[in-house]
Amino acid sequence: MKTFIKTMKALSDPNRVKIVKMLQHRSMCVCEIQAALEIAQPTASKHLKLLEEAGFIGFRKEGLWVNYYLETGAESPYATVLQGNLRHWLNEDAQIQALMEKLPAIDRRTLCGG
Amino acid sequence: MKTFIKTMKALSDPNRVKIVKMLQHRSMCVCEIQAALEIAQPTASKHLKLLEEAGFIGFRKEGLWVNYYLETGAESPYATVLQGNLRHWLNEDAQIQALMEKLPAIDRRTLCGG
DNA sequence: TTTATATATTCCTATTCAGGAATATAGGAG
DNA sequence: CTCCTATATTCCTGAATAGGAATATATAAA
Repeated sequence: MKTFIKTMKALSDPNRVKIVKMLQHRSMCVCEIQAALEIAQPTASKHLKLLEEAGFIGFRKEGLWVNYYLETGAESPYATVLQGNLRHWLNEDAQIQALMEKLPAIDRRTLCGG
Repeated sequence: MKTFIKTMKALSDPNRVKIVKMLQHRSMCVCEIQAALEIAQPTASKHLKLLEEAGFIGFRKEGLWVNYYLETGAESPYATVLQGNLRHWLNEDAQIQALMEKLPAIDRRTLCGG
């Protein structure tokens, strides 16, 4: 039950849903996610931590950057199923579409270590 | 997005998850749900309202009783899919199993208008 | 070492939310 | 009508949560 609730809560925030949708397209570092969502850096970090604890995402450190990616393995059965649903859910949503349109312009080299 | 978030939040509380699981077995009135979850009557009413607004459940008034039932139609596509998942999710959960075991003894005639 | 930078953590604030007591509403029974 | 009962709503309290500023940590460069 606890795991299930944690999974549901992870997807109970629009910014976290957006992060999952973005990571379904490509891996991103924190500063890219921060820029895409137009939120403060600590806010981005905390959302990412929550998603990671719920089994949705993982990360790899690459120098100063921390690259977050979609967790594909069966870390959490609930997360796995919901990720599958999110592949087709919300694709028509205005916020998601606007986000996806500006995603190509989001590049860590422009944002941080340019 | 708003609809999706509402759906996720509806399942972000253990008592609401339990209500959905119970209603998957049979329809219940408020006093039965209150007794099964051992919560106050206003608490039960508020959980039911949230689940109803998220499209998970519906209700029919039958005299003084209000009978809540699982919404089977496509009220909400998200709710429909999650209800399907919940058919097999959490069946091994200790809390859910304990709840299901005491469910047969919960009867509105014993609880209210006996 | 010192400096710079990307990220994580701490701390605080405002909002949300679960819980229940008290109250209001609705629909019988008499 | 009055009384009773099942449910809904209001009101309040305490806990959880999203947000960001300030700070700490970690890693690279000089």
